[in-house]
Amino acid sequence: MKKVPEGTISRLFIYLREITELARMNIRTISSAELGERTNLSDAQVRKDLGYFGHFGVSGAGYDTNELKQALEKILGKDKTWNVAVVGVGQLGSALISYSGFKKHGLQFIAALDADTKKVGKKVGEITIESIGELPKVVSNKKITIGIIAVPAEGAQEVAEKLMAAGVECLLNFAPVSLNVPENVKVKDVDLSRELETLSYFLANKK
Amino acid sequence: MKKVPEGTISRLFIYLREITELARMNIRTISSAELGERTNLSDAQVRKDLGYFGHFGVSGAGYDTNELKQALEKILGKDKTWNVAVVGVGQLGSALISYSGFKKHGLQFIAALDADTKKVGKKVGEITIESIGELPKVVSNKKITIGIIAVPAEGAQEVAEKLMAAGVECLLNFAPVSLNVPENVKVKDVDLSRELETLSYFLANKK
DNA sequence: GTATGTGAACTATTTCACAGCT
DNA sequence: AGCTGTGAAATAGTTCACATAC
Repeated sequence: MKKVPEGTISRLFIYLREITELARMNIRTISSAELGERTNLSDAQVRKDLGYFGHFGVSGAGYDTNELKQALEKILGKDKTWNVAVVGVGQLGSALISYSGFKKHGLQFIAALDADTKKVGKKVGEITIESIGELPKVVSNKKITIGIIAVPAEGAQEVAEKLMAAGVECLLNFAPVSLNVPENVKVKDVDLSRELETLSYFLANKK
Repeated sequence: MKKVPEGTISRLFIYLREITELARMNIRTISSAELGERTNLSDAQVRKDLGYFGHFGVSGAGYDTNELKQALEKILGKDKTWNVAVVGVGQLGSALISYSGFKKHGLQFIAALDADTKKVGKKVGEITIESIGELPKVVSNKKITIGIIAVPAEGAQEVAEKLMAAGVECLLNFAPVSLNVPENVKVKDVDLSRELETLSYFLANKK
């Protein structure tokens, strides 16, 4: 079994989104070419990505939407749910907690922590904000497996270490710093400023 | 002049962040190895990235932090400012507008638009929300060059088309859909659900 | 006939390694 | 002696193209 590129995983979610829509519309089968068309990807890319995980298609006919949907959900862990804690309940942290887009994806935001004692005890949506000192207890009691870091850059590494010490092995980091983490911990960086700045580079350097 | 990889641009912003910090701390020079250490990148990567844009280092000594800072700012268009409009003022749109991280980066959020007439006229931070019908006028009057799409998936393509018709060539897309755009338009996708879901794949598949 | 699955070819990106500058 | 800048080697990822299956 060869290594699956990171991009493949990301694209599988795109395929799943599209396939789910197709299944909902009662479209029974789809070819890699059509699926690629709808997702702005090549037919070869679609087949190669799926090929990492098995043989889901039928030669001459394409893919059965319902079968592929189920297969992808299985592969991507959609049959499970994960408990998420957000650390740092500022503008961004609050927005993430309230953002409805996550709820349908098996990701449950069940804890929010902040260092600011003025915020502790207040509610964001359904969740009561807890003190960051409670982190170890919260992580173990609420069986948190994913931590979202939404604190300023200066505090990010420390928060990451607290989360890891408490046993969290998956981090989504919104702080604009490179976190130092051991091999077994998976970090995804989302640097919104950098995304925007990349566009400003494009503007500054076009033609 | 050869093509510069996308990743290089993104990393230049990381180097700039670090170099700015170093300059602030009155550290005068730094080697590619040290800079790599601080950013979790290899020394070769640092040199190769910088090498796309010129010769900034001194053999045997490394890079002068102030010189490199200025050079990077120039390359990355930090000497210019760009006007940004946010379309869709929900949780996410509001958070982006209020998020202070952007202000210092030459990116000015100066317009917010929404289709919901109940929101029109209300304020988010300093900005008054305008109707999406006003988009062409707003883009030209306020010289908008970057559009942020923070509407639900169903409306994203339409919003993109309105922005492009008004002359906007840079889009930051938060909607979970693949936008169809012509060659001359630059789109950056930020799919927060997908980032989180990728972590759930990791959890579901780790040993 | 049509569309998959997959090695082989190609392209992009990263790492190596060292000649050459200070 | 120390560290850059950069071709060359290695690795990763995408596209091609076709034998094979239905």
